[in-house]
Amino acid sequence: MASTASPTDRAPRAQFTFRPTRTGRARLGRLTTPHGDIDTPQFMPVGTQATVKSLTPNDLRTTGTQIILGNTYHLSLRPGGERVARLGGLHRFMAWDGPILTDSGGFQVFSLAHLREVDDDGVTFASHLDGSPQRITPERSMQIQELLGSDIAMTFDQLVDPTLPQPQVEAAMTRTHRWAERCLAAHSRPDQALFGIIQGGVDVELRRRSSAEIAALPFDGLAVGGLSVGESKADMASTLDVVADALGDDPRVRYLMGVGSPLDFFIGVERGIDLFDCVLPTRVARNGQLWTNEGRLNLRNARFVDDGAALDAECGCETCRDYSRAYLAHLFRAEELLAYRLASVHNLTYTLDLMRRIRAALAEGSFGSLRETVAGQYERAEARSVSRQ
RNA sequence: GGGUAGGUUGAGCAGGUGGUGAGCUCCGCUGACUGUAGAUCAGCCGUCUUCGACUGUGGGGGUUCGAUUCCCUCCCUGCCCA
Repeated sequence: MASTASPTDRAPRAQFTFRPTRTGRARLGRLTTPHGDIDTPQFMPVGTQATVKSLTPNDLRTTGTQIILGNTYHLSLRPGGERVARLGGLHRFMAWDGPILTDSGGFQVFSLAHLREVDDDGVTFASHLDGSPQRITPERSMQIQELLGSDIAMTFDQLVDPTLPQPQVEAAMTRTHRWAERCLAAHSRPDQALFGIIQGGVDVELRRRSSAEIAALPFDGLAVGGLSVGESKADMASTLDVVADALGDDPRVRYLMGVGSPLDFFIGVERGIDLFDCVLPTRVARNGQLWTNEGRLNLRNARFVDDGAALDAECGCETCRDYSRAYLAHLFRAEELLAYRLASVHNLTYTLDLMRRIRAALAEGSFGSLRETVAGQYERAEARSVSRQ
């Protein structure tokens, strides 16, 4: 049943084993890294600046976090890759001894579009901190990620708005492929895995080509990038179908970058995705939106100020165990720092628990029923929201 | 009792010495957020029939074509003097 990964011959780094399920293309698996194992499907909280905002590593453990994500661009600007290396690497620096995946800085090519210039060799950013010019190339991205010492490094890629004209999407894809080869050539750390990134917007033919070209290279894992950046859910789903078709029975771990919301996980999992990361659960938590078994709740809404109930009766996290909705509503209104921590603890616990429920459902063959249950919760919440207006 | 400075939409203010005051910051209400330049951002925040219109500058009266502005009077608040 278990099939092994890594067509490379280097490697006591990430090893992936999985078994198919009776649910579409969904897989149940385990990813082994130097800092621990990861059950898949799995969600990775985002800790861009060597911290998952407002949470300690101990908090992360209590939420069930198995692996976190850090960012090459941010950490290279501050405190600097070389400094982190001198201080013992990213795990030791931030006191998180579990697995870490680092993004390459590729997303900042997209999100900081007005602060950078792209050429075939790399990207020049105006630092968002002080405006100073910062050059990132595939080679430099690999160097920084090796200095950080993450368990999994990502290739440096270029993602673009998928609604751009096809030639521009294709140009970025082609560049991403060249850069992927350069990342492979430059990458040298034997205890660090390297994942390639598939691009191509929402164009069927480009996604097919990108999937084939990236899969042909000896990466330890395959990522799908450039989605959830404004395209419709239908486009995201159909693009994932195209990628899944193109990858066929490739045994490597599959990572859908930057996704997502509770319902997005179902879209990805049933199309063979093993790993997800997203800022959403932690960002929206800081902005007062909590994900629960009653759907999305905005704790800043007036209706919660007298609500003495637990946030989510079905959740066992510290926030739901010890505090009321009214207290959380108060903390948000008062802009007390504890609000951000308690909300983040809950949303991550919820998200990681949802992934656990998804794995259990895949094992039991009840994925469809879980999906309907969760979809119903979020639709009911939306309906409530609408009816109040 | 005398003097003086004030009274502007929930709060705090700006403005305005005869013609156009709904402007700001809080508070409040709602929404957004997808590989984090985000504990952020956006909209609303007098009333209504809301792409528009109406009302509103402590109360009352006066002068004037027209008053938030000038005059009279009353009320309220702060400060000073007695």
